[in-house]
This record gives sequence, C-alpha cells and structure tokens, in this order.
Amino acid sequence: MPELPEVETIRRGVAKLLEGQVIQQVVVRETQLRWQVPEELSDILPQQTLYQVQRRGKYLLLQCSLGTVLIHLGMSGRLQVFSSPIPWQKHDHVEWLFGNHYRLRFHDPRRFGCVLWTGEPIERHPLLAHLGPEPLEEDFTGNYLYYLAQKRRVAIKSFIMDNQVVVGVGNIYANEALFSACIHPTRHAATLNLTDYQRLVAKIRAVLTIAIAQGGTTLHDFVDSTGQPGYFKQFLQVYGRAGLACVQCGNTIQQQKIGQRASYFCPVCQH
DNA sequence: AAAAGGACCTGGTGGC
DNA sequence: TGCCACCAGGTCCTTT
Repeated sequence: MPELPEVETIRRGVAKLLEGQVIQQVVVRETQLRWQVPEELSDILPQQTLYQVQRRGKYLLLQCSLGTVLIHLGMSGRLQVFSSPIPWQKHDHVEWLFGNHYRLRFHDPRRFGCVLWTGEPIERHPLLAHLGPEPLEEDFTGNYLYYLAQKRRVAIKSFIMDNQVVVGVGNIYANEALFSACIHPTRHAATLNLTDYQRLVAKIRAVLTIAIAQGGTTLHDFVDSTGQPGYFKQFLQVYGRAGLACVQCGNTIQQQKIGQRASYFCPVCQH
C-alpha cells in the first residue's frame, strides 16, 4: 500500500497528535507479522515518552525514551489514531494507549508489515543500515544515480525501486516519475546519460513532493492516521491507465510486467 | 556481483 | 451463487 508519500502523511499525523505523550499501555494481539513482534514490547514501552516520530524510507520510527519502535506497513498496513476506545476489528494487531487517552492502532490484513523494537542507535539496525539516500534530501542527485548505474543492466524502473539505490519510490511513483521524465521503464540503467539522470531525479522529487502535498494516493483503501484518504490519484498520468489515451500525445498507454510488477508507459513519449 | 524468481499473506474482482 | 485464477501500494531470501 504505502510508498513514501503515504508513510510521510501518516508520520505527520501521528507526530502531531502523539509526540511528547507518555505510553501507558501496549496491547499485542498478533505477533506473527513479517517478523515476530517482540514479546517484551508491552513490558518495556509503558512509562516511556514518545518524543519524536521519524521516517526513514518507508519505515516509521517511534523514538522513545529508551529506544525506537520500528514500523513498516508492508502492502496493506494502516496506522490510525483514535481519540476514544473503539471495538477491535479483524486484523488489528497492535495498539498503543497514550497519556492523553489517544490510541494508536496498527492494522494489516496481509501481515507483510512489521513492528519491531531496538535499544541500539537506529542507523545500525540491519533493516536500515543498507538503505540508499532519501529522495528528497540533497545527496540524491543525478550524479549519484549516474555513477551508481554504471554496468547495471537492470531495468531503470527496477533500479529506482531498489531501496539500496534510493528509498521510498514504489510502484506507483516509479511509473509516474519515468513517464514525467520521458524515460522508457525497461531501459537498462547503464544506458541513461547524466542528463537523463538529472531529469529523472528532478521528476522523482517533484512527483513525491506533490503526492505528499495531496496526502498520498488512495487507490482502494489507503487512509492517513485520521482515517482520511489521499488525493494524488487524480494526478496519476500512467499508473493503472493501460489501454487509455496518453495525456500528452493520445497514443495508447501500454502495460507490461517489469521485475514482476505491473508497469505502465507511453511507447511514444517514453524512450 | 548482479539479476531473476519465489516467498510471505489476505481480500477483492472477474470469468465461467 | 460458487469456485477458481489472478491481482494488489513491499521487500527479503534463495537460486541462477
């Protein structure tokens, strides 16, 4: 479900309501997520203060007094804040109760997400240690991508979806950024020149920035921490538009699997 | 070392 | 209506 704009939208909502609050209670109803939810969570977290909600790629990091709760939403995860108790729903797996009586609830039907705990410095965590740069930070540049792509034969779309190359770019935004940059998604990464990469970086940044401003993309069921959908869907140029007319040239948008993911492109505009 | 494919899960949809 | 195949916003792990 969530790519960087959706996770960032959730981060902002959770931060606004819960930063500075003391955790009172943690309920773990299901431990079998992508990785086992640590049993000690409900023992160590109470009395700790959640002092900051951060994001690294698609991971949410709840910085607490004695360490960090690391959350990934996988394909179908939700994280919502409720101001009063509500009945448990199917696939509600973890809930945090805070001093202001707000509740943070983790819900994930497919259970590809995770809820983990570490007392170590977060950048050393194995899941984060090898991540590439943040796409909206200054170290993500055309130069960086160009040199990293030397001798890489992988499709450019798979390349920018590789979290060791750059974090946060998932299937929707990879398709959109490549269309916007007029680059065919199957091109081998090493065949793009520096100018191509400078243009691509600019477009990745632009697409993600606008998507964040729109509160993310709701295709079916994405909602933010307050239950609101995102509105970037109306800006989508190619994603999900197979067989429809290209918004630029009118030719038919094509669909093709690349790296096992549905990919959409205009065969005329993108080359 | 890099690339490709399978694996992990549930739920929704569309065809027969 | 029921059954089944296939698809979905991710990414780690194994195999080639």
